[in-house]
Amino acid sequence: MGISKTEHFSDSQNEIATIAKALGHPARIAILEYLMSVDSCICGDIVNELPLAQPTISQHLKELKNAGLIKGSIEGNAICYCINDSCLETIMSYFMNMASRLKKKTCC
Amino acid sequence: MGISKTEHFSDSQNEIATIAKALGHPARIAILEYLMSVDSCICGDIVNELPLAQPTISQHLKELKNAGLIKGSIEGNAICYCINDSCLETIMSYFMNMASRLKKKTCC
DNA sequence: TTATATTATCGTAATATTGCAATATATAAA
DNA sequence: TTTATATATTGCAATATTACGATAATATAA
Repeated sequence: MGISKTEHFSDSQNEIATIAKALGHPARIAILEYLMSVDSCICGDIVNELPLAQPTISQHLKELKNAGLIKGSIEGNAICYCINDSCLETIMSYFMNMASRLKKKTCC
Repeated sequence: MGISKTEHFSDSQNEIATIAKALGHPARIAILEYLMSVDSCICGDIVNELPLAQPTISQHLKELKNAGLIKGSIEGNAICYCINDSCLETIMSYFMNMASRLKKKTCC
């Protein structure tokens, strides 16, 4: 990110930015969409589903996890990842609030 | 972004990722929030409002504009920026759709 | 025209991201 | 215990982001 001055911004602003940043890559959007498309939360299949190597997928999963967008639980020798809906709620309600407030404005 | 393979993903996935990426910095969230807080769309005030230098603000505004999140129109010798609500609608409805589909799922 | 004000661009240093091969770790099965 | 399977970590090269000083570009005012 270069030298970012996160300390100059509010916790809320940093939280939203962190979640948005994690969403800011097509591979991670694709991972979320795949996680949504399967009823049971399979993990290794993501590697077969996307055109990226296993270490790269693992790295993207880590970033999604750090942002709180997904959860992982051990299932035998595999790991089952799934979407954390409360995190999705957070960012959704943020933009819903913003969009609803915008309707009352007149702009240039 | 490093060597990103955007060509391997769908237009929709790239579009959402591009918008999310633009939102993925606290300064840009702060800019959007400031643009919302003022009834009339002032521009130069953003520089006074945030703890960043003018070229840095200008760069962030450019990224928000490229992602379609804000619009700019010439107003005398100043430039008036304001939020593009249709772009906000796009990302909001994407997450609303995702969140509503999630409620029907059982997870690990 | 000249001066002032406002925003954009250039150049550059510091740091972050992306992707993958190689390797490590951990659990399950044989 | 050995082997196979699944995921994470390390190390590295290529590229992108962030921030800002200096400067350019543009429009208004004097």
